[in-house]
Amino acid sequence: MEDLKKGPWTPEEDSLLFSYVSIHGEGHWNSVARSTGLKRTGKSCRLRWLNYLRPNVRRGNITLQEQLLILQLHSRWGNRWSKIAQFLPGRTDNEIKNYWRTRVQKQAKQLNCDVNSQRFRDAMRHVWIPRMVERITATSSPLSSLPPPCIDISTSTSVVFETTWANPNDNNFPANVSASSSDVSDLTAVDGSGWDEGFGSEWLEGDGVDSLESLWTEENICFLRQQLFD
DNA sequence: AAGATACGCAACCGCTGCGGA
DNA sequence: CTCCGCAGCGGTTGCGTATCT
Repeated sequence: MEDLKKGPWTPEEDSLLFSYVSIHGEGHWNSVARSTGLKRTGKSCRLRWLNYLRPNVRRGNITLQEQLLILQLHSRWGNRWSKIAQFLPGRTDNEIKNYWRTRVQKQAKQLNCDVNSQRFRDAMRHVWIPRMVERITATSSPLSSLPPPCIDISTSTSVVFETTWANPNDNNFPANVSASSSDVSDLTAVDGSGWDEGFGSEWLEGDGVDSLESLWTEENICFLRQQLFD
């Protein structure tokens, strides 16, 4: 209670937390704090583990494919970051949230749009995303970079974006999404195959495409601005 | 070179939902 | 049924660093 430490974690604290979780597994975060002698709240331990210490966690260099997927999933679910993160292996909800706030919202501001406005959403849906898909297909090898079936790029504008812009509470979620709306199983391909079947996370790792500049180039912004205000 | 400003990320805070007593 | 503690989520803040003037 008293004497709680806040702020950045030290390597010693990381080491204590890592050893404990490696041995005992995740969960029971308040016990972790007590047992290790860390003067941190259970919440803080959990967050540090999930966002930094957890094996396979990936930070920085969000690939073009990942950016595209974030846009698509956000269009479907809104600010449900943890849900979106489930589809980006190794990425945390915190990182995706930061990406959205620092990149996407910034660009919306440049376009004098509210990121939640219909105008921005429509531009994203009809102009920006198809354009990005086009770029990805143009720069990727045909097989290795196919996205998961649920966002089949060949039909992405019709499959993913035919639906209304995401209200997470809207029951009329995309037709290619199964009725259950609680989990990763949500995103099920039309043919019944799931995320893990046939398409692994390698799609997200981008074979060479991640060396491309970010989605948010001046060129794209100009293009979008033209489309928006035509 | 130095101060100001903008940016990106890590961490904190408050709220909600859930399960057990 | 209600209370309590915990885990998880999303919004927000604060700090270190990069860039600009």
